Amino acid sequence: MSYTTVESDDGMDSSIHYESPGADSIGNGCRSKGKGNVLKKGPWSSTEDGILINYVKKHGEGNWNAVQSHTSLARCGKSCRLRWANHLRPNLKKGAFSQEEEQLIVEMHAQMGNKWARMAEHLPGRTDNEIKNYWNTRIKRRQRAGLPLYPSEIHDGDLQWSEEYTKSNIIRVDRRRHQDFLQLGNLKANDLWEELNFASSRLPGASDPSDLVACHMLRNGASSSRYESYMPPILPSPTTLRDSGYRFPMCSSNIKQEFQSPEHFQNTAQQTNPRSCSISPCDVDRPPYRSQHPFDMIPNSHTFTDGMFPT
DNA sequence: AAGCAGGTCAACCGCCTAAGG
DNA sequence: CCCTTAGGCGGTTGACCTGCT
Repeated sequence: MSYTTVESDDGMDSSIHYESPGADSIGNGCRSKGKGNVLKKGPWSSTEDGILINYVKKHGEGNWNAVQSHTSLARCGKSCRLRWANHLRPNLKKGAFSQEEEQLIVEMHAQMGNKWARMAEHLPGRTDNEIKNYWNTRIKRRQRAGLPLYPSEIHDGDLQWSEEYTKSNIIRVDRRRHQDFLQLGNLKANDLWEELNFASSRLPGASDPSDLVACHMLRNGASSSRYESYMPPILPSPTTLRDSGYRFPMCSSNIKQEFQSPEHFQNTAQQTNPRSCSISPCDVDRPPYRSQHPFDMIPNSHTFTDGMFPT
């Protein structure tokens, strides 16, 4: 689905507003070059697009703040960069994500968290903004449905991604990592065992990280605001990984394999019938335009009766 | 047909980092 | 070092679209 912004080539879109001259160095991070230009905001007109395209053809990408001084474009550098990167640069793919792309996004998100720009590097023609928008709408949908974010199907692939990702030294400790799941990721081995055990007892067949999360929520009270967003786990700290002895906590299949020791695990989780712990059937209403989405409906996924987590 | 709710998407905002002086 | 600047990134917002009642 697509729609076009109502705009006129003279740029006088009714929704467009202008920055005050004195506001160019505060607030939005855009700084004019002191020409007294009033920087325009809001949707871009085709005229502006043309100006920017011509500028890039002439001067190349980068030095975006110079666009103002070299052209009649009254846009800040950031706005130009964003417009170029997300809409004007060549080889951009438009339209719905293919199933392969969707699967790749899910897999990468399982590894990277909200690293949209990094994900975009692996999806030629797609922008971080597109991926982010896609993911956020997907999050909402799945949240409403009470479904886990990561289908079990992706877990095998995750490990490969993990290794590749680690090798390429992409992983960096991010101060803004999701605290909620960092907490889960930082569970000590014993705690993790406990969670697994608890999950096994409460959710026969619980075998993936979503189970763990749900289980953790059950134990700690899902009404906690910490879980309201139900964001996915990201890599725990290397120390935690080393200490706990597991390589990749979000890969359910590997959780079982990596935790080979305790016999009670064998007596519980591994005896269970995998993927058979539906508490209630979930009937997710999906928008027609994503009718083939491979992940929105997960057979035997663990959902609660009302589609939400218990409070 | 009108109103409403939810979905989609473009663009902005604020923060961060690296580079350069 | 410290400051300034440019660019990058993730989160958020708001306009518009679509489907349902």
